[in-house]
Amino acid sequence: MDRAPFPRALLDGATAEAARLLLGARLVRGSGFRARVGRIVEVEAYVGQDDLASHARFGQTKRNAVMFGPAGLAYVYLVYGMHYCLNVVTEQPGRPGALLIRAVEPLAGVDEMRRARLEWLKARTSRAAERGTEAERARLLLSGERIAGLADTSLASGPGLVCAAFSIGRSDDGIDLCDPGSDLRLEMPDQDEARSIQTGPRVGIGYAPEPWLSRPWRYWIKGNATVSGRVTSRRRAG
DNA sequence: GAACCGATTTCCT
DNA sequence: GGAAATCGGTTCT
Repeated sequence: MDRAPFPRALLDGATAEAARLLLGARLVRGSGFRARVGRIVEVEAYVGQDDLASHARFGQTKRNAVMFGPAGLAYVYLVYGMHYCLNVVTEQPGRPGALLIRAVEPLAGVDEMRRARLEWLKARTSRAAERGTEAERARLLLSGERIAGLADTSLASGPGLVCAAFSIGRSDDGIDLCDPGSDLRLEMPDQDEARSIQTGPRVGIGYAPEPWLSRPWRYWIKGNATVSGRVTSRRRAG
């Protein structure tokens, strides 16, 4: 049942090219009947220290160190104090590059993904309870009831949601996604799978100056219902 | 639909 | 100290 692992050789070159190759690939968590499998349908490219939207723009730091290493590793970071984001490292060692996984279409293990989304929410809820913010806690509990009714396509339709649905956190930073032995890993798509690709500007990088702000380094599979779209039209002016 | 907002904590220039 | 590669809910048009 396992597919071929995703070859590192498809990732260790130009990030723009790797982005097109990574679209359609499978993201897999775990194995057996509880394995979670999804199809990557949206990514964003961050490449080089001169890319002023990239975490690498200030050079190598403790947080972004994985970006400077070999391709195929996972770069996981926390953003806005609560959401994790998964990136696949690209380029040759020494040259920082990564593809942010923005959306995944669930293919198997959908119930596990729902459970993971709920777990993530519960963790937030208990934290809110500790701090005594009762209103926040009640609101989160209500959100939990909604997860059961979510469409499959909404389970991992955003970078933070991908990590919630696949239980990705700090401990996954630096793991090898090309190693078939990894609990979190990449696999090849079906060979005959159609991949019509569209591009556009990256999301959530309003702090970046031109030309980086407008570079069409966001890639998605055309017409896919899982692609995250909401955020595109509401970014700050710049 | 679009625009605004709060939550929360890590990171760094 | 301030901002951050987000999300989900609310409040408008």
